[in-house]
Amino acid sequence: MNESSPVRMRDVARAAGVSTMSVSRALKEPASVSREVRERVAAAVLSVGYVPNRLAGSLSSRRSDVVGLVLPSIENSIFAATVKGISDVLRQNGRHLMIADSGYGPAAEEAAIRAFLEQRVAGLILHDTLHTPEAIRMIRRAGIPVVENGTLTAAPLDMVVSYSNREAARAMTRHLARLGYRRIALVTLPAAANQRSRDRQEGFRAALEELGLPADPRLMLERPPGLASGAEALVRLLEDETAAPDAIFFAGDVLAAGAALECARRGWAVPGKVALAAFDNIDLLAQLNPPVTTLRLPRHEIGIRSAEMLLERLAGQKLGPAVVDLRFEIIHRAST
Amino acid sequence: MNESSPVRMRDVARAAGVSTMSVSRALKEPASVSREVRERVAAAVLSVGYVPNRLAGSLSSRRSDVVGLVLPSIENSIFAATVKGISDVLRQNGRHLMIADSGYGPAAEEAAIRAFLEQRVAGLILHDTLHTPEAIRMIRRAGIPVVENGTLTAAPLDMVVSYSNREAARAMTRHLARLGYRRIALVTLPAAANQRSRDRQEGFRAALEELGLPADPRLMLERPPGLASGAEALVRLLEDETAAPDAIFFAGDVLAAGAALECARRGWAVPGKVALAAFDNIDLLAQLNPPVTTLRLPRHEIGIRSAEMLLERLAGQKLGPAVVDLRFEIIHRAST
DNA sequence: TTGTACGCGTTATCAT
DNA sequence: ATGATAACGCGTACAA
Repeated sequence: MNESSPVRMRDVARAAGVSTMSVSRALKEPASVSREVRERVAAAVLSVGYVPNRLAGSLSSRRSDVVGLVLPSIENSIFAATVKGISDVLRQNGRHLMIADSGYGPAAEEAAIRAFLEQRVAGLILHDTLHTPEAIRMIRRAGIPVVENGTLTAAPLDMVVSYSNREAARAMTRHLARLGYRRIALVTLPAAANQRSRDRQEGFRAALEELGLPADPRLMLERPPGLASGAEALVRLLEDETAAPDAIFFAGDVLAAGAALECARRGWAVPGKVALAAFDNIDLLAQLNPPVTTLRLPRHEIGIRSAEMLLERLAGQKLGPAVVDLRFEIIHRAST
Repeated sequence: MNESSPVRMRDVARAAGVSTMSVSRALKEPASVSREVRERVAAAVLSVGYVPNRLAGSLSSRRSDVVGLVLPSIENSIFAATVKGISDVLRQNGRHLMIADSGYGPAAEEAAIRAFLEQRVAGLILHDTLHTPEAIRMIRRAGIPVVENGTLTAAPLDMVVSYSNREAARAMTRHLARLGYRRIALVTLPAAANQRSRDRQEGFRAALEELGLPADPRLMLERPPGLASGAEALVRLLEDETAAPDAIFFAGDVLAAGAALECARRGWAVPGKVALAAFDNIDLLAQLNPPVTTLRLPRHEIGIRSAEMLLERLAGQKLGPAVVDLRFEIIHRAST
């Protein structure tokens, strides 16, 4: 790498025979400058190889074009569609995205949030809705807009864009009951540190109660994410013939796909032996044999709306706390 | 949000009854300051709610703790393991990650690189190995370390950490031949804008030549990513009974899984009717029936080593091999 | 160990 | 339409 002296705006100004302010204006507000200056600055920028220093710019203007995003896990492809939506909207508006993960819980989220605030991001998008008191305090002090994505919380920090995990689980449970299933099992991710799983369990229980179905604790399992995990839950639920469910609702990750593949391996008929339903519309579910009934969640739309709302706030619209429910949809397939 | 006046280091200094330099030192080099000062600063930071301004810090010190990563696509879960590796190493070293995507080709990559350089990132990690001349020029001028990840290129911009796509494709092709297959087909992603696909095609052709097998153009297909795409390629290759392959090597994305699922739907025996091999060790392949032979690529390790090498450079070590080959491994399963 | 003076590269503000 | 000057908030360099 060639270590040469950095090119500053003053170098451009000198080369163009104008002041730094004219350079600044020519770059940011071309209309506020004469054609003459505009052209000479453009030429000078190219000839000296100028790359503006946004650090200095942001420090001076007290504005930033970077948005921070905190995800529970960078690995989980579930978030990919949301990230894509955010990223696209931001790019189209000349903003940039920083991503961190809070895989180790609220404390890690707090660290990520602090790092973003130190970088003076213009706004934050958080997937989780559970935050440490210190994180909340810092965000309020910073006075920047925040969007939460994970679940439709009643008391958002600022804005929420999501769907209701509770209502989605409730709707799918009722759907299964409507199809005639009576012993419905629920498998979720560990709920202890996961509001989304708790919401889904709550929706499931609410539906059972409404339907007058008993809530058998043997039919509610928690499992870590992964295909193998889903297969294991399936076997576990079906091994006790007397208490076996007639339908299993896998409300997390790729658990349902893992169970469907296990059924294929064992030659178990779906839905003959057991019906299967999933929570998220990943491609794989439609390709399985039989294809798996699931929910379509507005993942991409959540990203788009989140970024848009953040941008609206940054543009000066200080409209109060906002809760946007983007809803969901049941995709009925042959597995139920 | 509470819009209050920002807390600066001088406010902390005042509250602690010391100079701003003592605050700065107490925060960055606690050892270089008396216990007395250290404690009073710590207390003052809490009481006034101070969040350091890294923009100002970086501007002044001419150092940054942010690393920029450019991926072809934020959506593609193939990159998740690499991103995770990068992210973890950086976090452990107090650095941060910015991510952008170049989904629209080298021009978009150039835009992403420019944005990162404007933010004065400390270093860059690029997945693609094809860059515009202007991008290369900007990077050289910036004089920052760069790691490329996509394929083991002979002429890296600075450093490469990867495996050889050519050798991996060659090895799998030879593996199939050793198992007795003679009409081996190759399906890749569109190679026009994808160096990795081109490398894989080249490795495939090289293997055929070494093995004395004819290169039948009808047995080389390009398809867009996706499960459905793999299924379609499978059907296309097998529909002409006289020219049908006895093995298909899907060298991209989830194509192989799509084909395997299609075989299951049609009741085609694998490997009886046709053998299937994949390129990447995604979980799904091991769960299919039969499980699919594939390559284990060092995705996570690539992320870790990339970040480590960047950090070494930033620590001043301008030495070390600039080309790191992390190799690959064949995972033989029942599909071949 | 602590403090003072200045500079980092840009933009806001006020002149002209 | 253009320029001079003073911040922006912190770290470097040097002095005490």
